[in-house]
This record gives sequence, structure tokens and C-alpha cells, in this order.
Amino acid sequence: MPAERGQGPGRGATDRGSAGRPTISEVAAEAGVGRATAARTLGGYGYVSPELRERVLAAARKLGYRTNALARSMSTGVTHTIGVIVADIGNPFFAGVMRGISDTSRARGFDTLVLSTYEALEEEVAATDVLIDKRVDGMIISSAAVDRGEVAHIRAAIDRGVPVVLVDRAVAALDLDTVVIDNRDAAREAVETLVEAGHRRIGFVWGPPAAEQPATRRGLLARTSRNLWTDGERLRGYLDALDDARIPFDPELVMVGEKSERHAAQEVARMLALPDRITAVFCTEAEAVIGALRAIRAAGLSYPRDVSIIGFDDSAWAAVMEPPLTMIEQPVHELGATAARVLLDVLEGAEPRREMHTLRSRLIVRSSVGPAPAG
Amino acid sequence: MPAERGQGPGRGATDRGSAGRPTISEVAAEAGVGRATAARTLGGYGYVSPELRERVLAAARKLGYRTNALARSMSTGVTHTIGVIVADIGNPFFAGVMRGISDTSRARGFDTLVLSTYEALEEEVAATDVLIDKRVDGMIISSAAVDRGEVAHIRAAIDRGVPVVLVDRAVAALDLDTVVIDNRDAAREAVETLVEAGHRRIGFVWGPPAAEQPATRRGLLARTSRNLWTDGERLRGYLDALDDARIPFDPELVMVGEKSERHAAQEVARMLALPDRITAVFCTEAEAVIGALRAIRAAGLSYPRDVSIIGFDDSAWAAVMEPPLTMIEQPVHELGATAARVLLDVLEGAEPRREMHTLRSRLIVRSSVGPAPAG
DNA sequence: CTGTTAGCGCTTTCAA
DNA sequence: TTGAAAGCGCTAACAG
Repeated sequence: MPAERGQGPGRGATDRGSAGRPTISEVAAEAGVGRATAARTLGGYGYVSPELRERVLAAARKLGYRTNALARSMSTGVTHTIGVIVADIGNPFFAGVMRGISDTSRARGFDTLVLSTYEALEEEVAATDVLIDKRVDGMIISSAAVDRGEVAHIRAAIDRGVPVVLVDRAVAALDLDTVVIDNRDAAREAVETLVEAGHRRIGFVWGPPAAEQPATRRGLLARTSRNLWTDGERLRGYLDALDDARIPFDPELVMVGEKSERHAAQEVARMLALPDRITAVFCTEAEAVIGALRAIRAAGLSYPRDVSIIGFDDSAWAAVMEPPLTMIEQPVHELGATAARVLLDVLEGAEPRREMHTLRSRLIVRSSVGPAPAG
Repeated sequence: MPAERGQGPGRGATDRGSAGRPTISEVAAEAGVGRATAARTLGGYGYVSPELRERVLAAARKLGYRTNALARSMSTGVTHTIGVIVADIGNPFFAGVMRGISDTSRARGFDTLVLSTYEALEEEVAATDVLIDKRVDGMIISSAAVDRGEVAHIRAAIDRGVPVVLVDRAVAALDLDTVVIDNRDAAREAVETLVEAGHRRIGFVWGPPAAEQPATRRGLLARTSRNLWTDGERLRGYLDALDDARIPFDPELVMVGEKSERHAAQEVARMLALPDRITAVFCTEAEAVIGALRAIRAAGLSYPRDVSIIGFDDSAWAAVMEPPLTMIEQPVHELGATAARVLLDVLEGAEPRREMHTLRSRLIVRSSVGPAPAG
């Protein structure tokens, strides 16, 4: 850790005199009591007579005393801080989750240290190390890990006594409390809605970032299981709906490769140009919806007349699109709040239940689904 | 702090034997060297011979040693953590800023502790206390303070030796490094664009949350100066543009009251129902744009034919609206990155420059502005 | 009820 | 170069 060096002159432990940061001893001196008495009243524990208590409080006020949480944590072994690891706090989805986590932990006296991984496993590993070093009391992780071989860092945290709860993404190799939404059911319901409107050629947009189009359904699933849990679940839901309706699976209708608005647009354009073109698209993310919309426009088509569309992640703007979009609403705040609640319960002594907490999403029906146009 | 108590059984400092968390002494013992030697190699400072160094490293690896950042911070006096206080991390704007802050501080070895205030000053005060207690090395604050009487908590932080930089919102009463965007110019440019298209009745949507419509321009400004800095600046920009075009100010064209999509819709509906109705709206926030759009539709009108619209906070969806929206893009990531950079420079020894760093926003011209319809 | 004392795990003189 | 020892500010026995 060479970056550790060079933190400017004289900020060391020695030269910070009594300037600015009075300690408990100074308060004790000022109040004319022993330091333990001062500590007891300031720390809010143990017994201390009203008179002394008052004197200590007065002295503390006068000196502008503030407890040193670091020192306290050193002795108690707890930091009242929970670490959070997500893919990207700039992403509205995770921002919402973060808010849920932060609101409920704040209410229970905990602060949160957030780290973004940008979906890179090595960042995630580094992040757990940082959190362990900073001695967080517990962690909430939205992990990019899938393989048994990718969970060592999480196991390490647990072995060191740091409880972990998973959020948004389950990890099969780990038997932990996990808070997710009903991705598979949500996807199935959305695709069913499309099927019921008569669609049989339904594109799946924003899938596994594989290099090339898988030839078979089996190949696709295999690839997906090497991928983000949510994506896999949503794909399965899509397949469920097709199966129920006995619609044959066509690998050409699933997007693979880079997840970006641009690439989603390209893929939808491709599916729209197929001889037997798609008449509907199901998007697993808001950004994908935007890409799809672009492609539809660019092809000179309009929804829901020529193409129907349903996507994940409802937001305010979806309601003012013209026509308004039928979208799946995820309970983002509750996702975070629940994860925090489960973790805090454990931190406060509850036994970890190691179960899957599945929250319900909701299909907000608006006007982007219409009957399938005649072939 | 009664919440401090009751953190479950036996997690105290005493009973954590060598289980799970080896200390430097244990590593030293395992390696058969003095603890100082172990500390030097593990801490990456001071001299230590290659052989011993290797032995210590091996021992550390074997025991799974991880440094205790808390203990290190206790002696060094620095935590390598910066505190961030924003109104709401669930808000996409702040989420973007956070990402900027987090990315650049992470790159320079700092972690971030984020607290949301939901625009409540008392929450902000509590947040600074928490950050002081946790001994962050510096703070980045998007403050709700305006008055001279509301900045005591920020002054207190500075007095305790914690550098502070302000982000997104300037606070006149404070002479600090401040990173903002050119709100006033951006607003003026937007409104000018409207004026140049022939509009003279331009609504200002999402203003000061006053209870009632101010009667005069002076009254409005007075009220605004008691309010959020960004709102005031944007209002001033609006007035600038009107003045330049010699368009008289009409208090009925500014929205006051609760900031919500719903209320924005109501206000736009009101302005649309005026005898001399508005032909354009300028919105200071994305949520306001959505409210305005609703109102326009509800009135059976369409943009840009009947009403033109420009708003703050460009995002992906604005480009796929039909027609696409002309919006002001704020450099959110850079806002955060710059704030972090300025703060980190100070933490690394630079003199605070106590100046205003103004970032440029950009008007993204698309198709929501048209000629003013004939009266 | 109050004060004394011994750590928490690390960094940092200071001698050896 | 290495090791012994003191100290960061707080909590937590343990006597008094």
C-alpha cells in the first residue's frame, strides 16, 4: 500500500494538540471528574450521578466535544457501519436500492459505505477487502459472481465474522439471505401479455453478453447460467411463456453481446429486418427499451401498431411517452430496505435464516401492447 | 446514544481470540520477528530486509492477515474516507454526482461515506456530526443552507480541521471551494431560445416553494433568495432573458409551492388556462418536464405546435420522446469528479483556493421548440 | 456511584 | 536494519 504515504506534513497523531478536537480526558479535567465518569456520561452507559453528569455535559458543551467513533469502535469492535457493494451507484436502479438501504439503516443507527464494481469481479473482491479492513459490521452485496470459484471473497468475509446479505442477484453457490424480485415470473407475465395479444415472434432484448448467437436453446441457457442471475431468470421467464403457448424458440430473436442502448437498437433493427420479423419486443432493462424505441422509429414503424413493447424498470417518463409504455415496476426502495432489515436483524442478534426473500414486481399496463399485425 | 447498547452477545473486544482476525502481532510471532518489523512490511513503510520481509509476507498470507484500518486511523489520524452529504442519493442527479465523486476518490485511495438529508437542514446538521465523529478526512456537501444563521455546522467542521467543498449549490455566507454549473446562464440561454422562436408568454415551472403567488418581481426574488441556490439562479436566468427581450414579467407565469410532478402539472394546466395563456414552458427539473408534458396532453394540446418546452436534466428518454425534447444537459459526473478532485488536492496538502468552479452545461437542441402560435 | 487500570491494533520514536 | 515501548481515544473490568 504505497499510496498510504505522503499525507502532507504534520497531520500525525503527535502534533494535534488540544486544538479543535477535545478528548474525553480533557472534558473530564474541565469538569473535574475522573475520565471514566466523563466517558460514562458521554458514552451513555453505566451509572453516574445527576450532578456530575451535568458538570460533564457542561464541560463537553463548552469544549465542543464530539466522540471519536474510531476510538470507540476500536474498543467495542463494532463500527455501526454497513458496507454496500453494487455494480453502479450512478444507475437509477441501484440508486433507488441504495436509498432503501440507507434510509432503513440510518433509522437504526447505522451508516453506509458504498462501493461500485462496474460488474468487474476483481473490483468486487477489492471492495470486500476494503470493507473488511474498515471493519464494517455487515455487508450487502449485489454480486457479479456466479461460479462456485468466484465466491471466495464473500466466503472470506463471512469467515471473518462479517454477515453478508445478497441483494438483487442470487448466487447459487452461496447459502445466504438473499433479497430479490420475482424476475422469472415478471418476465413470464410480460411475455404472456404479448402472447395473449396474438404475438408469436417476440424479441428478447438485452441478454447474455456472449460473442455470438447461440444456435440452440440449450446452448443459450448454458451460456446464460454463466451470466448475471437476473438476466438468466428473465430469459427463463421468457421461455416459460413461449413454452406454455407452444411457440417454438428461435435463437435469432434473442439479443446477445454488449449491453448498451446502441447495441440494443442494432439488434432490434436486425430482428425487425428478418424475413419473418418480430412483432413484439420484451426488454429486460430501461436502457434496452430506449434502444428498441429508437430502432422502431428508425425503421419507420410505430408502436403498438407495428410492434408491441414491454420492458423492465418502470419510471416516470414511461408514463408520458406517446403512447405510454407498459412496463414492469420493480420495488427498488423496498428491495434495499428489506436487505438492510434482514442484515440489521442479524447484526442485532437474530439468527441468519439463509433464505430467499422474493419481492413482487408489478406489470403496469399502459398502451404499448397491441394486437399482432397480420403477417 | 442509547441505540449504542445491545449489540448482541460476546462480540466485544475481549473474546475475539485469534479466530478469524489475525493481528500484526500474531503475524510477527508466526514469522518469528518483532511486531515492528511485521508492521513495517505490512504497512509498507520503513526499512526491512528482503528475507524478513518475505517471511512476514508468507506468515501474513498463511494467516489471512488483513490490516485493521480502524487501528491504523487511530494512530495516523487519517481515515482515507471522505464524507458526502447530498439531498437524496435516490435522485438520478445526485446519483450521477456521487458516481463522479466515488470514481475519482476511489482512484486516489479514498472511500466515501454518503448521507442523505432530504433537504432538511436538521438532517444536514446531524449528518455533519456523524461524519465528524467518524473522522472523515474531508467533506463534500450539497447544502440546503442559505442563511448566515444556517451554516454553523459547516463552520464547525472546518474549525475542527475538516476541509469542506460545496457541490451543486453555492452558499453565500461561506467562503469555500464550490463546484457548480452555470445555472443562470443555462437558464437564460434556454429562455432566449424560446424568445427567439417568438414566445412572450413563457412559464417558469418548479420554482420557490412559497405558499402563494408573489405579486411582484421583487417579492419573488426576495422569496427565492430564502431558497435553494440553484432555483434562484435559474429564476434569475429566466428573468435575464425576459429583460433582454423587454418582455414584462408576469408573476402568474411562475410556479410556486410544492415541488412534485403532480403540482407541476397543475400549475402548467393553470397557466395554459389563462386568458393570455403561455405558449412555452421552461422547466428547472426533469420531473417538472414530465408534469408539464402531462398537463399539455391533458389540455388536448401538443408540443411543439401549441406549446414549446425546454427543461433541465437531459437523459436518455428525452431523446426518444416523440418529438424529442430540447433539454439542458448537466455534467453530473464531472460535477462530482471536480468536487472530489478539489477536496483531495487539499487533503494532499494543496492550499484551499476558496473559489467558485463553474462547469458548463449544454443545451441539447432537439425538437420541442417551435414558433409561437398566433395569439 | 466513581476512579484506576488495562487493553483494542496499529504507527512511530528511540536504542540497540 | 530491527525490536521495545509509548501512545492514539475510547470502553470495560475491577476496586474502592
